[in-house]
Amino acid sequence: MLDISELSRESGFSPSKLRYYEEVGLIRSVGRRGLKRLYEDEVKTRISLISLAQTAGFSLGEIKETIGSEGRPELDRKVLAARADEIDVRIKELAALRDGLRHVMNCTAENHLDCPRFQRIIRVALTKKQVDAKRSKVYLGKR
Amino acid sequence: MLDISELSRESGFSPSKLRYYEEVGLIRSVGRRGLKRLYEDEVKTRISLISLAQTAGFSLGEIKETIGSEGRPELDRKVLAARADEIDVRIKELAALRDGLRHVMNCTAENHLDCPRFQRIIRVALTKKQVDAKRSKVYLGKR
DNA sequence: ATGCAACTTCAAGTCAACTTGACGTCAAGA
DNA sequence: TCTTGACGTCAAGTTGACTTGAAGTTGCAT
Repeated sequence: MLDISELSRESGFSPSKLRYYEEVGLIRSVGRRGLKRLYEDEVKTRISLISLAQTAGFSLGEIKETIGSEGRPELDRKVLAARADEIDVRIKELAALRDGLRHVMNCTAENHLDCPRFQRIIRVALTKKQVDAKRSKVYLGKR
Repeated sequence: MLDISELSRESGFSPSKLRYYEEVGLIRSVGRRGLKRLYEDEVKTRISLISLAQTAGFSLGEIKETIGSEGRPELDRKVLAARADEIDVRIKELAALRDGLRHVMNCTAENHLDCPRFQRIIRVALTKKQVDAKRSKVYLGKR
């Protein structure tokens, strides 16, 4: 059992952030000592997971949908599989971006955006997205 | 030469977003036809790059620092190298998260957060971050 | 028993990244 | 020529993810 400052220290999350996550249902405290929240150790893993999912570009809402908001996460295999696939796509995009940057570092072309090798690297990463964008009539790309 | 609606259609970015990016100096128009902006074809590659960098988790400010705001991007090899390294780290985190999700899908443990295999996967991804968090006295992890 | 640092709630503030709205302008087709 | 619709500017609004501040409460060391 941890109080909020211990959890904060061990997780690197500010107390206000922890309270906020609890408010939106991403974590929960299991009781109070007086007014003060008490957290189970388990919540640390949960916080790590949230942190990781955020760097993967998921919103708190998506994270909640994926790992559940209750004590025991109810997991929907389909959702998990879909998230894993999304991450795979993102990894490919990131790899392309990284390769593009590394290429530009060593490329002697005057204007790097004109370098065909660079453009190819970028284009490959975006192929799927472009297709999606075209498919939605105009630019209805909501975000 | 493209006007804003053509660029919008081809890039999947809303006109307001394009104007906003121009305002903050991420892209530029090369002139006007009447009042209307005209863009060079080159800007499409630039937009793709911006889009990619955003999914990699970089802010518009960081992107501007990295690829430059002027017509010809002035690139600092050190910055580029640093970004590429950051992306490598992020890719590792994402891979761990994906593996974690895929494991949970097939894991029969009652509570998945308690599954040691899952915890190990998550922990590995966060090792560096944790260390950083501890190093900064309290949770001064600004974000 | 008392003091006080560390907690609590709740409302409001902040920041990035855009979007929306009001209102004005222009170019091109009927 | 005149209308119309796609553009323009500028200020204000929105959303997500928190942080900050004010004002109150409480466990615990003295």
